[in-house]
Amino acid sequence: MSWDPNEAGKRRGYHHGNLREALIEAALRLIGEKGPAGFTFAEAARAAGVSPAAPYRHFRDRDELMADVAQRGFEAFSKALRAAWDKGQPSPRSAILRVGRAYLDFARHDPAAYSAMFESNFPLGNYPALNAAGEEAFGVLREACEVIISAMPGGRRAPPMMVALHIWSMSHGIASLFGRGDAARRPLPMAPEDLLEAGMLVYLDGLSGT
Amino acid sequence: MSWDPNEAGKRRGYHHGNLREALIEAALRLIGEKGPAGFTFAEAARAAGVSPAAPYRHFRDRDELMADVAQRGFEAFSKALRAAWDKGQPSPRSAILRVGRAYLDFARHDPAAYSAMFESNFPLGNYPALNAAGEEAFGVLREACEVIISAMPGGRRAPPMMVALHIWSMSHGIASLFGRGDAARRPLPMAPEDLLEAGMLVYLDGLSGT
DNA sequence: TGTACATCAGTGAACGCGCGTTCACTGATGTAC
DNA sequence: TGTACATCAGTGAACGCGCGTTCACTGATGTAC
Repeated sequence: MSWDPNEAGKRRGYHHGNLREALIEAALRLIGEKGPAGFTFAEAARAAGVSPAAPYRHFRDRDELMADVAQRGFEAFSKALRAAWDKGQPSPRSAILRVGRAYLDFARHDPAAYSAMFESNFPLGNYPALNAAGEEAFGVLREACEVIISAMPGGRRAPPMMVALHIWSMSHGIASLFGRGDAARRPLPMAPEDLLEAGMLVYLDGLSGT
Repeated sequence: MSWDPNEAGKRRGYHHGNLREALIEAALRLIGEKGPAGFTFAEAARAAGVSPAAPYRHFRDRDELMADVAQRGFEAFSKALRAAWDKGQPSPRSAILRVGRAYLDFARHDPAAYSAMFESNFPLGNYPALNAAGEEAFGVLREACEVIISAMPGGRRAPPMMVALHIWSMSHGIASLFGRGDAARRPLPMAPEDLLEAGMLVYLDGLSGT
């Protein structure tokens, strides 16, 4: 008899073989469907086709699973931002705009990871690996800002950290308010990407001008 | 015998008298303590010292209570922003900076309302009054931006709507990432208010310059 | 001013449900010799 | 190559819990006359 009648054909032995990954995938799907609060440990187990006790072999509790999801999210996020930045080619200005688009892209296409990363209210101190992954993602942005600023005509230069925080904040603000696919999205008279690009352009003008 | 032994002295009859308000206050407190997902209908009833069935006299369900909280939040928010704007006195530029500070102030001092307003994933269409309250708050910002833009030296002017969206996004981004009192707050090498002010100044320079 | 009655705003018991977590267990896998 | 055994990764039943929701009910309040 097939172990799981719902998954006919896809036989599975007593051991799942890749339960950890399966739980993470299930969590992502559930968060994507119902928001960061809307998934339970038991539900993830069910989705992975496994008894409710099985997840405890891999995660101490729900939060630990959540943290893992968030951490992987940050890792993918870093990669996406770094690729978009592409070492500032062909120009830092065009590259940072690309980073902005990549930011919103990520939030739109992986809203589950995005909310795990930014909305799950972790005591970050308890999850050093997660914290580090978050720092690294921010690091990509900060490095980009360093390049941008040093490419600007002399005078007094803004601190890169501050500039990175501004860009991050605007991106995150747009992503949270308008950039998600869910029902709560507020309507907007333009594409979020265009809004962000325009905002970054004005901001960069302000940085270099005066 | 006193009705509620926990509230010795504060006698209460069979009727609560002001249960609706009490539930809203309880919800605010609970959301403030444990996040927007961390309060239940039953818990609010308990906090108000009332049987778990009582809230149904005032709200169809948890969401309706939540929506009420969010709506009141937006009303208070509008007021705060409008007061901060103060008709653009003494100058639109200084006034909009004040609005930014008021924005962060609100998020910090009423994190419960703030999360009900921005993080509770309502299908906004179902709550027209809430939606309207939200629009009005945004309206304050948009009007301010109109004044700011029309006070700028000629040339091609940016659309006020867009400018308002940028300012809102940056404010909301900073508030979500750094401006709350909870454990999940990311550390920041400066006060959120100063970060926002600096960002707005750069942005406004970019708007008027070039 | 008194009284009958309608309405309102609560009670408290009950229900079914899904969750988190534990426990002793067992099937599968890998490894030492 | 075969076998004994340790370890691993699951099972499934059980528990206590709090939640949302319903129900018939009842005490309090207000009002018409």
